Amino acid sequence: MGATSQTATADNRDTRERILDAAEAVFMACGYDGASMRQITGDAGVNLAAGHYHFGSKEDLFKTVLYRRLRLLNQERLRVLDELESKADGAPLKPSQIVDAFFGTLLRTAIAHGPRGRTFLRLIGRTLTEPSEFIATVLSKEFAPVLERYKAALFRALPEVPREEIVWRFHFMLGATSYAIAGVDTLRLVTDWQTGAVDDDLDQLLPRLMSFLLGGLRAPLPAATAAPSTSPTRGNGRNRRKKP
Amino acid sequence: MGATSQTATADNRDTRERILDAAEAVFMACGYDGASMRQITGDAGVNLAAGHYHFGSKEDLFKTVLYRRLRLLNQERLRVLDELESKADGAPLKPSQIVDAFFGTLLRTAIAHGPRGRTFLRLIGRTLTEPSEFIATVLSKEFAPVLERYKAALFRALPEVPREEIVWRFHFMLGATSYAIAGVDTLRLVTDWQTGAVDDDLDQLLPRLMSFLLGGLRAPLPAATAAPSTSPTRGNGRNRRKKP
DNA sequence: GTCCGATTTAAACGGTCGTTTGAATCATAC
DNA sequence: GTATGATTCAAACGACCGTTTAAATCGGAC
Repeated sequence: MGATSQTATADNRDTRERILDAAEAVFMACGYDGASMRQITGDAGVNLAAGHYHFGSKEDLFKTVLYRRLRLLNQERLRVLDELESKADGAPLKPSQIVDAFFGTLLRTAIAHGPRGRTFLRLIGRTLTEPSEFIATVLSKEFAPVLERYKAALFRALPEVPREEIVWRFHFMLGATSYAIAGVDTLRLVTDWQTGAVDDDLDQLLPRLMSFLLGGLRAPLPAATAAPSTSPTRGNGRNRRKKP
Repeated sequence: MGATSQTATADNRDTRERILDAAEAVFMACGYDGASMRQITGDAGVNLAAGHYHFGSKEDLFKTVLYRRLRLLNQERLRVLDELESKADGAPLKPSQIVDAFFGTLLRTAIAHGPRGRTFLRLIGRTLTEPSEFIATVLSKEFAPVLERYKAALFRALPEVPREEIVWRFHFMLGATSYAIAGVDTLRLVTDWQTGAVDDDLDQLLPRLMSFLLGGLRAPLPAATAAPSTSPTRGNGRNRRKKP
């Protein structure tokens, strides 16, 4: 089993990163199942077996691709939130600060990483809708602490809004963002989506997205639904279905 | 080549629909590439070759799965919009009417079709982020006329908002909706997403989603972006306050 | 009954997949 | 120089894929 060594050739890290970069692009374009190790290693200009030598399996390669940037992104997200809360000195943050710390950091980080950052952005958006088991595990492990922190911050920022509602709206915000990134090209084919040029999408996207997200987050609460309140045990005897 | 015949056995439609139902579920769970004809026909309880006999190829089967419900959905969307505009008698519609006609019809139709409607809902949400070529063609052909009609309706409903901005926000709304449906289970694994039980998600989703979408759609415009280059519309400089 | 087109079935085809193997190559330490 | 361990390489393995074939089966029309 390939263990990373200290006496690595200068070409070693190059090969690893070339594979990671190629995998990032191919996974984004074809999805996890649609991508093949042969295409990835071919695009990277390395031998087919090099992929398995450095990463063990296709699954682990995909995990590494996700982790490589996701870890930095979420660390930065936590750092920004820490800084905001430190400055606020105990007072609740403004919702706009929280939303910008989460989604703004996502887009700014991607922009800072150049075209590959954009590729990764779209890969995340795509991946979040693939309910494969091992992918869910990766995302869970990497996202759970961040989401918990941000959820808590939103709860304190909007004490008058039912927590259930905040969770839903966080969900909607995630969807609008992921989809805005992942689905741009798809929908551009659907209609003459008369937005600006492709290249300055990301620059123009952030302010537009922030306005939309904040508008949705602060929208008036929906009229009373069927459920009376945020009662914890609503499903009395109903089953929940599981997949085999 | 298999052409539909007039002297079809009673079992004929059963086989076809059993395959379609199974394909719908498998495509949703595994994605297009991850699904296999063997699993689909196995789940349907029919022979492997029956899938190719009735649908020709995996690609055409997928198209048929999409078309089967999408066509009805978009016809209904157009019908509802026609009815609204007819009643309005030339006056612009309210944004809430348009949003409800598009997204509310989506969710209500899905609910009306039972558990399979929910499966299809999630399949659409997933499919929209798969930029495969032939999928984009399918979606384009089926969505383009509907999107054009609704875009035009929104332009008339919000004459003071730059059209480019409306298009972007329509995009965001689509994302929030698709993702809210497709990604529910994924994100449920990420954190203890303390929403209600799974089964009454759809019932509770509609009012919450509508509030969020309308809040985002009517949010104050973002401050002037860096480059107002491709903005032939009015009021490029300053943001405007929304109307409540 | 026979006939015939529609449907189902079992079996196979060629191809691609992820993965493994074992030898060749390279860089370095001695 | 040789020895050593990390890396690359060509080639193969078995499994699964979408698709096709040709025979078997079915259901009415006559």
